[in-house]
Amino acid sequence: MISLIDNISKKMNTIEKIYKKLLEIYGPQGWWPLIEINGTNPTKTGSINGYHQNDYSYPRTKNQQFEIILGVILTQNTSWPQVEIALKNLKKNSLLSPKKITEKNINLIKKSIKPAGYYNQKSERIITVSKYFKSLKKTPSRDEILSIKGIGPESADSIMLYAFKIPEFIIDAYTKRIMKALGLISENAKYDKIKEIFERSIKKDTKIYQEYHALLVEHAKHYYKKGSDFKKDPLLKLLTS
DNA sequence: TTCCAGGCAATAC
DNA sequence: GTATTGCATGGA
Repeated sequence: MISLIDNISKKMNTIEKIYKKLLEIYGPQGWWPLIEINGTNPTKTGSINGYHQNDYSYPRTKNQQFEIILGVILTQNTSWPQVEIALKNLKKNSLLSPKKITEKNINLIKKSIKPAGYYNQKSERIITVSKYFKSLKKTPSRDEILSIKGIGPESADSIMLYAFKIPEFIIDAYTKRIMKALGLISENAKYDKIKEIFERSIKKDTKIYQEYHALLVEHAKHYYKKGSDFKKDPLLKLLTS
């Protein structure tokens, strides 16, 4: 006898299956972390506070929205703990608002964000984005922010999804690595192609997109660090069973 | 010491 | 159009 559960699981596509499994393993992630929120999950590596599991109401203020945008730029090819230090420095120097950051000396910005690396490039990018954000009247389109120098596809999608709550699926290095290991994409699959696979497979929903991306990052930190053995990934068994 | 991290733009072919 | 390179810090 085929149970209802079996039927559902057979109909469920691979991308949905992975999402359910990851959520089951790790639970809700509470992204995007904000330094202003009191800590709810002290176990998260590198995080002092700011995660908000099961609460999708953030950002609640313009400054939180701005902080997310700066975090997106600062985390380009950089680990989150370093970004957190940079954000705290910016806050300490009263630079966590678009108005203030465009008024202050670039050297103070560079000094603040130095722990996050690439500080010459990132300071320019932060100033450019701050000027743009300061004069922003309504939610921008993806293409609009993608045209800003220093904002590529991943940063654009991250800003849309976490700062503006628009459902754009984010593809990052971890996501690519996982998808390749599972045999779901080819070696040279391009950003837009991978994004399409996810967006075609799951409900177009901001909360799900936010959660799924965060779960993929968390999962990758367990099984997909460079040089580690992908074959230990429990998702491999999930897909072959 | 060497390698890597929640990319991106410029340049080379 | 696709591949390579520079950007930079701090942790593993």
